[in-house]
Amino acid sequence: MRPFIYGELLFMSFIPLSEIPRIASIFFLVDCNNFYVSCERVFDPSLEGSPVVVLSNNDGCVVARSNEAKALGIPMGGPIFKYRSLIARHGIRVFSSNYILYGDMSHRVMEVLSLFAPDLEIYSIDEAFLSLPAGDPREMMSKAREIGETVRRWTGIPVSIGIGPTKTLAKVANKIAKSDEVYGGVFSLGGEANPDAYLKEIKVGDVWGIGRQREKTLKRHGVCTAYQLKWVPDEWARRHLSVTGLRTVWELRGISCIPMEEVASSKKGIVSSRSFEKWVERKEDLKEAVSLYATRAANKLRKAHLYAACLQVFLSTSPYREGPQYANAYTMHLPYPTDYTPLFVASACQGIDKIYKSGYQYKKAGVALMEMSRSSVRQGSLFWSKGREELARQDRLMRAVDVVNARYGGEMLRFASSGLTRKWGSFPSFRSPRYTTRWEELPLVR
DNA sequence: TCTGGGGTCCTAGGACCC
DNA sequence: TCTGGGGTCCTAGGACCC
Repeated sequence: MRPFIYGELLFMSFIPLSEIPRIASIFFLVDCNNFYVSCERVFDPSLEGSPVVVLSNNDGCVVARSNEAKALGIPMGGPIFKYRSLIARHGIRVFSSNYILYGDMSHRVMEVLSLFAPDLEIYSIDEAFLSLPAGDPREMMSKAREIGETVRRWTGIPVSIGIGPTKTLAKVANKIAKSDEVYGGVFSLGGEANPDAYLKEIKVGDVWGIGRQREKTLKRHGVCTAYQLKWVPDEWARRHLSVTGLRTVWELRGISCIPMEEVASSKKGIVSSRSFEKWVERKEDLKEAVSLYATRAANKLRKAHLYAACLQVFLSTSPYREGPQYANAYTMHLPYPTDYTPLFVASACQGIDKIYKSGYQYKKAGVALMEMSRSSVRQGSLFWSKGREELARQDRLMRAVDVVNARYGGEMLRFASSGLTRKWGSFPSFRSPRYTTRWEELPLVR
């Protein structure tokens, strides 16, 4: 059993604050600066100092911006077509997402971080929490600087580091570290400095765990800063923000309620979906699309050595357009937990039959796999009639497909139901080379 | 014309059971 | 007019994150 975190203990037994033992460990939040842009810059130094943006999967919206692009007023998540003229005027460099490159660079950064702290939680592709034994505040700061410099030197990626007695305060500290170059990329709310002066400057919507809806609720009640949120009554927080919001409040007070999660929890679901370039009306076309998405989801599933026992297919029209809207989803339980692509493809198509309505212009569809189990253990069922040999045959077929695709790239072997033209994939127009994972795309030095 | 994709967690309400 | 209470499980929807 893992040890209790003080906050959890408090939730359970209502120990008075004064009796909490001193906190013995401290959190570092290491966050890569403008991560996707930084990855592009590692391999193309000419991008240094100029405005750069990276686009989402379909080249639809902006998902990463260099500081120069931020200064020009390009917002996170903004649809790129709105900024065409700004881009042309300022010579902003535009890239499609290159997730293979970013994933590999992320892995390198995490490897370096793991050398500094055995307790490492990879929180997202560009962020990690480190838990270190609390010590002299100045030593903590110099430790953080050492971490930052090492990551930069060994991977080329610049990072900012926030230090705090709770994850939420480490997040706030990180925000402050990024806000001004005078901090040199490191800021601590964990030392002897009184954090309240800083919390008064942080907008409540910028606190980790406070999104748009909760921000609105809080503002309605006059709570506008992190400092004000810190002191709302517990009972009020519980009622208006639910238990997760109450945890955030306690974390701002310096009581750690959100523990480290060091073992990556096994996936609970796998989703594959895309918006279409143009809207789609025919049922057959939707089936082609979801066949491809089912295939991709199954590939991810096998890579993670998992089976799924449940499949959901969904479709929707575009909420941004005028006209009749329709969205629906259909969930099916599979006869047995499996990673066998043809079963997913067939189920996804059946799902489309169930929810398709003619007369709508569909903009998006997808497939989700759920109820996962490890593929090393296959649970039997009274009701499936497939014999051992049939399951073994399916396994062999999938392994063969995976081997061919690994060797010859991407989707060399596909299922005919997903169509022979690649019209449902994404067509990244401005993708950089996969510098670190493809021999043909290695960077050249002249 | 063109607006991402992939996740997690919590809650309320209904079905069902004894 | 009378018409239990308490528990679990499942699902849909909403909120949050990067």
